[in-house]
Amino acid sequence: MRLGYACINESLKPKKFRSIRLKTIQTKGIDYLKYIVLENLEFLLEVLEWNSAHDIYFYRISSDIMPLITHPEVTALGWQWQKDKEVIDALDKIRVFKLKENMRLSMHPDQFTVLNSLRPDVVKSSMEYLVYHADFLEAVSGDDMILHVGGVYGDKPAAMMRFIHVANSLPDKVKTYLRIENDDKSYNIYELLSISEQTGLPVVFDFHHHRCLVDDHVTKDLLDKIFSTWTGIPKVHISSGKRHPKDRSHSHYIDDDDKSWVYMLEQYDVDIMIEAKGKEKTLLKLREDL
DNA sequence: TTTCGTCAAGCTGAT
DNA sequence: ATCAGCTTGACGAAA
Repeated sequence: MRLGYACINESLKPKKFRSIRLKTIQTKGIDYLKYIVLENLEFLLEVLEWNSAHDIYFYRISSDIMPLITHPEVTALGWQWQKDKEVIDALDKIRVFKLKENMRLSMHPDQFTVLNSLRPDVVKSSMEYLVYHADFLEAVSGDDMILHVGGVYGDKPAAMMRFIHVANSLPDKVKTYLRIENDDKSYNIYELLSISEQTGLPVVFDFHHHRCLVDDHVTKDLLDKIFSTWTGIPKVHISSGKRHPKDRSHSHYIDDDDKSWVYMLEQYDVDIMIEAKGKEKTLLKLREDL
């Protein structure tokens, strides 16, 4: 069982990943974006090395590691990171280290990735964004990317049908990495299992989202069903509410009551992503508490 | 060096 | 109508 955290490493501050504004790329040129990307990849390796030194073998890479990389005005500049020797070399170093350490590397495309949006332009850019994630994961030998279903617009059955249709039409290289997750407002775990049946996409179970939206008892039968959607090692998300258990806003740490989830999972071969404001510090504390 | 308005992007639900 | 929240505050111009 690997415990993981997402994106930000507080211990390495003030060093951090960099982003960039569109205007800056236009002012300073595409080479400046490339410079930021290379810096970020170098720092990613540093984060992974820090993780390994602290026995952490599961990590979510920020989608912003290559900021604005699929923006039309940036792609129009003609730079293809997939074919850039220096970028390939940097990615390759990460891949070699990742494989040597047997790490799990994930990504989580942002909230504006809506495959079943009613706006065709949103669907198109979402698909392009997923291709970027798949290319990146392929380059570093990453494991998966997680997406919410979204796009309800007051008619969930229709939204689910649209999602299934678009998901099934995705390029194979995207499908290889794509996983779907239950959320805290719209799609519960049972709906996710139904979508999984019709798309073949594995389901990531988020315990906190489940509590916010459904709040029934999580049975062994349910976990078995969820994990059977996977061919590889499944993954779940845990987090605690900030002000009360059902608070959708994430707490800094994992509440004592919620540690029971980890014990519940002991009998499975499963990785746990901790979504807490305290990041890697929350992970280290949780591991100590357990 | 610090402050603070702003940053590509969608959608939902609370206020 | 506005805005927090979500995978995540950081960028960068101006003081």
